[in-house]
Amino acid sequence: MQTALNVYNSKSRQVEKFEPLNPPFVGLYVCGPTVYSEVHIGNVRTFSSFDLIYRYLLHLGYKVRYVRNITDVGHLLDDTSEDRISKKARLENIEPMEVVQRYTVDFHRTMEKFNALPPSIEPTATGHLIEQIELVQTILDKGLAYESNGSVYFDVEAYSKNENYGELSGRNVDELMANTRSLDGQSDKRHPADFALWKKAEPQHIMKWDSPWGKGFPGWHLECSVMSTKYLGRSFDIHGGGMDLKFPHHECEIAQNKAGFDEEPVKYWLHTNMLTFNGRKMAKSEGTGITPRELMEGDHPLLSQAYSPMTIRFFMLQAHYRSTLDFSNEALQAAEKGLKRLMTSIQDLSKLPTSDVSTVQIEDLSEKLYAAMNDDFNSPIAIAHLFEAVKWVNLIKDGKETITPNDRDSLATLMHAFVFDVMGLTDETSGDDTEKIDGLMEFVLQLRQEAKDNKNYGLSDTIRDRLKELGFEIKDGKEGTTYTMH
RNA sequence: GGUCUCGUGGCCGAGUGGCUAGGCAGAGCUCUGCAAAAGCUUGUACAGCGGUUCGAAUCCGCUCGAGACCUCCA
Repeated sequence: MQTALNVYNSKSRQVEKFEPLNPPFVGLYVCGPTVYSEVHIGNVRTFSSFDLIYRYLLHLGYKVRYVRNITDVGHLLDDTSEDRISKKARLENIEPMEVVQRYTVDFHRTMEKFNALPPSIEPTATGHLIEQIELVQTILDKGLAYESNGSVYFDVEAYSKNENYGELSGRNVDELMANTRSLDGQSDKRHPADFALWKKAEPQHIMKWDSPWGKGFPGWHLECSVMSTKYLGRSFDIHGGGMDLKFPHHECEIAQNKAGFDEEPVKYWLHTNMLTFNGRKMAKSEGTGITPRELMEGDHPLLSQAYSPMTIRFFMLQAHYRSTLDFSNEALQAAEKGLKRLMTSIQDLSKLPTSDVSTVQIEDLSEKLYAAMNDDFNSPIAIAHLFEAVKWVNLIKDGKETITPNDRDSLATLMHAFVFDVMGLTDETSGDDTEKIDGLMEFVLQLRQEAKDNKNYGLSDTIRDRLKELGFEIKDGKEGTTYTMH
């Protein structure tokens, strides 16, 4: 490796050299979805970003344990005391676990389409209630939480005597504490800044469990503290999630961990940025965000066509994970064409003519690619360099540059590693029958060549047109005719 | 109102105190039976106004504009 990996740590707000706590092992925890509705494309971006990060860490040779939770309880709605999953279950008159199952499966299917690697462990909140209750008790025992009317709240004021609540999100505790905005009515909390560790369940509440404080359910932040600790240890390398989770979710997690386990839980905090659509924010509330399904089916008033998962993934990779990214029909079309060019070039690699000398510098390219990815996973720069390689391939094809057999192999290895392994792109045009189709096409193209040689252009054009209708595009080049599949 | 991020050429989107991002679209040329593809060349870009500097799109300040979060029993 020419350069070392550097990552931007949201907590220090600086780029830092990445040094795992226990190399070659890396612990990576990412906040997963709350499974109460179809994922929207913003969620997909977050998980695709972490997929890139996961893949690159693997590519560098790290032994990564990637934990991504499924939130299936405890995430309350804005304006009511109702759990998101409970509400959905009540509305559709089904079991909460049916809601969870339906949208978990949907989530998995969707991420699979986007070629995201599954995490090493995918724990659920409901599967870790005992551990959560234990942590609540521990924090209570330390005097950093209090019971109130069947619920347990984290005591931010007490915690702040020795710790800095707000260190992650840059918030000032005094200001938070001073915020005495009226809580429209009764609150069991001593202080507005306090947050729930355990919530008392009302009699009609469907999802509830026994606890030392009566029937209830865990607070939303608790599961991540518990599950990250259980599977990655009290202190681990990377914790990630969407920007919107920074506060309060991640801030609360840190506080819970420090209160319960007396250790700094996370070395590097990574946050991915949001998605906008036509310059306007993608509404997270139900129904207003655009879903992967709508994109893949082109089923949206603002889309002129369907876009394949790889086009969408490639489009996302062309922006840095910490920048907001604007979705638009036009931008997606551009990505589709760019991706096609990239894939065509990779198909051409193996057929490239070789010679005694190389006029292209594979080593240079390799260094640039690693440098880009080592700079906080800068995929857009890496892609820009990949297009340099595309240009080379085309020039070599035209005989304007040359390459040795060894260099050709190196280039192929490099391109495959970055495009397929690291970026996680797949060639959607090639299937298992590629070889058979290759032979078939060779034969058909030979017949067409004979027609051309006999100046029977009517026939040769008919062949070309028909093939195009079938999804095979013909290109007459100097060195003969080639084709691409769509 | 508070905290933070951002404002780059037709669109998307990188980046750095002085040197080409890249993709797509547009124009011209080469190749070609035609087409497609590919290659080459090309465009007024860095919100506005000041300041620092030999030099700033890149640093500082202000203005305008956009976005995220602000514990509301998340």
